[in-house]
Amino acid sequence: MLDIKLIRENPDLVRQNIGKRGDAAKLKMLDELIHLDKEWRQLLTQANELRHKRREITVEIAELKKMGKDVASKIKDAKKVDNEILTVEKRVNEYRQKADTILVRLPNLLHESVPFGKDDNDNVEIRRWGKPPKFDFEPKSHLEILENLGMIDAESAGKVAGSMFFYLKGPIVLLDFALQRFAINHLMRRGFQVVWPPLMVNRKVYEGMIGDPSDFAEASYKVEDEELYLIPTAEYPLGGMFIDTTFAKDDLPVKLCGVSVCFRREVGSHGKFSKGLFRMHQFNKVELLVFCLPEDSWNFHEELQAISESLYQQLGLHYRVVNVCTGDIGAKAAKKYDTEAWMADGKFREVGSNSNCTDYQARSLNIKYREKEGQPPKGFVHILNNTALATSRTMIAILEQYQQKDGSVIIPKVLRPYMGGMERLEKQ
RNA sequence: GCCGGGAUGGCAGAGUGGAUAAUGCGCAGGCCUUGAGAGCCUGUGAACCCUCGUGGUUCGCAUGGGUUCGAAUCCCAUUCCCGGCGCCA
Repeated sequence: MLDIKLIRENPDLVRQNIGKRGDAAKLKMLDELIHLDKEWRQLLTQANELRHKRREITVEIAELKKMGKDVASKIKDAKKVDNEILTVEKRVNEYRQKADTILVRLPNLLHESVPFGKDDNDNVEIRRWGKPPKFDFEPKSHLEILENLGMIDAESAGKVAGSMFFYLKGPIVLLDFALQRFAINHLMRRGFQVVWPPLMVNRKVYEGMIGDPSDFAEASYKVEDEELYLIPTAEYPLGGMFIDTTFAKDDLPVKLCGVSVCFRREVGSHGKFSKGLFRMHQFNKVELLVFCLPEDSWNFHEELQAISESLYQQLGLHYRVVNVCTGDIGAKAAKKYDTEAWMADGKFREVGSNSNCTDYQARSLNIKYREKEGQPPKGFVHILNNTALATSRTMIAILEQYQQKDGSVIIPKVLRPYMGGMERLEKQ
């Protein structure tokens, strides 16, 4: 969430920044928040004054009792004030609650380098790597390729769990694990600690990580009878790992590489591109999370991007990077790069995204740092997250870019050591 | 799941029904010193208010309720940690 103090002291700056997102409702919410917060402060002052009065009476009672005098009338006074306090405090809480509900729904402040735009059409391409493969035949979609290889079974999965679930069979499963292992190896060399996190998180973590709840409100599966949610990304449990933590400055940055299955309901995704492995209810992902000092986060954002791209380059995949525009960027990000891989229909599609969420999540999760041992916390850390490698979408790119006329698929060289030297996916 | 013990500031740790959360360590500033250290002095949780000051008020002892004129202290529930038992891949 945003800093309420910043909103109080600098409402115009916040209003102007949120305005860039082109969401009139949010601006209205901001104005309402400012109003509610002001009311809250007035009521709080009123409540504090009443409590002060109440304390004075208590002290008087203690003194009278010591002298052995009658306190009945004073107790009556106290009760009267108690009632007033109750009334005022009820309103204090109401206003605070209303204000907080809005506060958590306001998006993060955008970095000045985020391009202005309405939707993903306005995202700005900032670079392109590699070349599209040349085929002397009509290239197929990954779904066709996998079907022809006998490595996917959507029909049975439909019967067993529903649409957007799949059985993957044979060497494609090895390819999935090879991608994970390849990414982990690379990232460990870059100083990331590999983490296998809980696949469920509680409500506190979920809400702290999510940013605007309306963004993801329907995104996650809830476990029945428990306040637990299946994670849509390892980002959640990795962030929650340090809830209510104050880091020593010297312990930063903390660089984590989470490996997990991710679960997504994808309720709002009708009409969006959702063929085959592109949109699934469960998939594997290697995710990076960095906790760092505020002054370092923009450097890390570029570093994370370079790491992602290095992985795709080693895999020999043609891709481009876009700077996600103000209308398409999520609530919690101050800036976001999407990496999009070339696919057989000639389009670039998102395979990963890299966000600097600055202090937005850290404030909700109460993750701070201190300059020196013994000192109080200096401020909130910055948190960044980056898809190092989502295996499902990366596999789409591999299948579609490396497909051969005979229906087989060449396995990128860097993955072969993790697949027992296998060079091709072939019909068995 | 059962039984027992516990949770107090950056840390350690006292307080077990009556104002200000003792004390120590750490940290910050000052005095002293050529400098550092030692020593001494002052400060060191959060929020809000105003006339913005060496100003005022409230909250804060895991969380949420309750008892009481008054709760860190008593009662209930919950969470987490430690130990023991049970169950288990």
